Amino acid sequence: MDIHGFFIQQPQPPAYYSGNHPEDLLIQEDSSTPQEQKTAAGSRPESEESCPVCGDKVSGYHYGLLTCESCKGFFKRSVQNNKHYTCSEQQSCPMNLSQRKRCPFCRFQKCLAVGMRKEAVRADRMRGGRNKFGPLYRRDRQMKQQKANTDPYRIKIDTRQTPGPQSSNDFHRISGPTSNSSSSAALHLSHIVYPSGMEQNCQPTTLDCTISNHRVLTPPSMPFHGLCCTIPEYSQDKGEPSFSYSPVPSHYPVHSYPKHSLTPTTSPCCTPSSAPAISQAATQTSTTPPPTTPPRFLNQLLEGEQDEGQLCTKVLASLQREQANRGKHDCLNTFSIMCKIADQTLFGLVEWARNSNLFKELKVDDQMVLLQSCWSELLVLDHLCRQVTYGKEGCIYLVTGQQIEVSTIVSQAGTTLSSLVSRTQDLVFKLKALQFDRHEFVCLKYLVLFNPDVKSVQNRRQVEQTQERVNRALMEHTQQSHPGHSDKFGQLLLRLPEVRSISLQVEDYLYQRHLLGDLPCNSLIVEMLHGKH
DNA sequence: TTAGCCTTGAAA
DNA sequence: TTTCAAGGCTAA
Repeated sequence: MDIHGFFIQQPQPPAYYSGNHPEDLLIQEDSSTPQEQKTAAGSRPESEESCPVCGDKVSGYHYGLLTCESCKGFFKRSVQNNKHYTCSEQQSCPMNLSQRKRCPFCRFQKCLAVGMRKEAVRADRMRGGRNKFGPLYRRDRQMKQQKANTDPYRIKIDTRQTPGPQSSNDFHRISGPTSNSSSSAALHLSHIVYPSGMEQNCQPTTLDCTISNHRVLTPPSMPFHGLCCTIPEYSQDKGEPSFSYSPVPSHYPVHSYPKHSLTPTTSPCCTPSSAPAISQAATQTSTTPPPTTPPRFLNQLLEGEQDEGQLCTKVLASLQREQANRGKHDCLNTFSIMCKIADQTLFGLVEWARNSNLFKELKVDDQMVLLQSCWSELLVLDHLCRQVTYGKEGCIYLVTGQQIEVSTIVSQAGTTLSSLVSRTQDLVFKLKALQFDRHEFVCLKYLVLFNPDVKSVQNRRQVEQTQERVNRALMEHTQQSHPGHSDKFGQLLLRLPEVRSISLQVEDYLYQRHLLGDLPCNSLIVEMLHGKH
């Protein structure tokens, strides 16, 4: 798949892109009900399933996945009429058959979170025909059939390169409705993809555990509590720490967040729409002046931001689907997992850009060259923002919600990777000191994206004007939000060369690994690397 | 505004 | 020709 194809074929995602694929639901569904086993093996699978949004009976595939008729209609109305709902509660209203009408905001957020696709609502309102998801729906059915014919309870997620004691062949036993997950280390996959806490009140499940003498940090209320990453051994061949998922017994001691100024009040995956929570958390510091009303333009930029929870869900689903496709004796290694995560993040960033109204105004050719030019910078910025917002000191916070200790990585990784991690952590430290917030992060992303200096940009003036507009917005925001810190704007801009430098090093590193055959061949990152080399 | 049923029409 | 996922209609 090339980037051009991504543009032309949009919104149909590539086959391996996890973004709200119907296949994602395979993981989300309660695969253990006798009903489904019966129906999946025989009649139409959707006839007995429940809507992932409200639990009502599904009526078929709608906008990307199996939903009920009412959620189909609700989603259609919301998208067609460009509705903007607000939640009068905490944006975590329960969503079920009886309460789905109470809060359209949370209902719509849940629609998006489970994978309903706005793109499937036709802008031209044309009736009839099949949509572009047809093949995916068909594959979804096939996979359901396949799943029903094989053991529907097991999925292997162990990813380490070298077999370790006990866990090298760990399976995540997917519990049936009546099984006790805590006592049997069982993990319900629906909790991985969509946290049950979103359906009820969001009660954080705090976890902290140590496995095989290696620190494992899992923040509270992740959607995959029960999964955590371990760094139990060192992959000698590649100079990288190995990484695996393991079930976490529920009786491990509680791990709590430090009182860090940017620690979110709720985890990203716990809130149906995490963006406001992130934004709020990122600005709620003890030294932050009273919040000012950000200008409308800046808010518009912020509106297009990706939902961290959704991204997390997509990445996890993608990893699991990848592993499921590989079978139990062919596990993803650490580097491949990281590449997959980066690849999914990159897809998210491309989607973010493409959905941006400012970006849409550009010609497709210009869009492509701009993205081709800055993709790695966007990835680095995205990583930085995640660290500033959620990261604990001394840890790297992955989009999957897991944390890895920097010291472990640096001590086990090769020179280049260690250097990259160290440089990035230095930058995180500087940005935290600057009280970097989400508005500023969005602005920096736009400044990087709208780079008029990129060769072969046709409408350079337009790119330049947008960059200047964002630049002004950033300056005004920093002046308003930090009136006592007159140089914050300049300080932020000064970080961009370092971002650029890190991103180039990332590209070089990835390209070297690609030449060694380490990168998954069917990835957007590889396409981007080829575009530059 | 919701949600169930109807109509449509491209793909299989 | 059949299927089925779109959009439309309308009673509640």
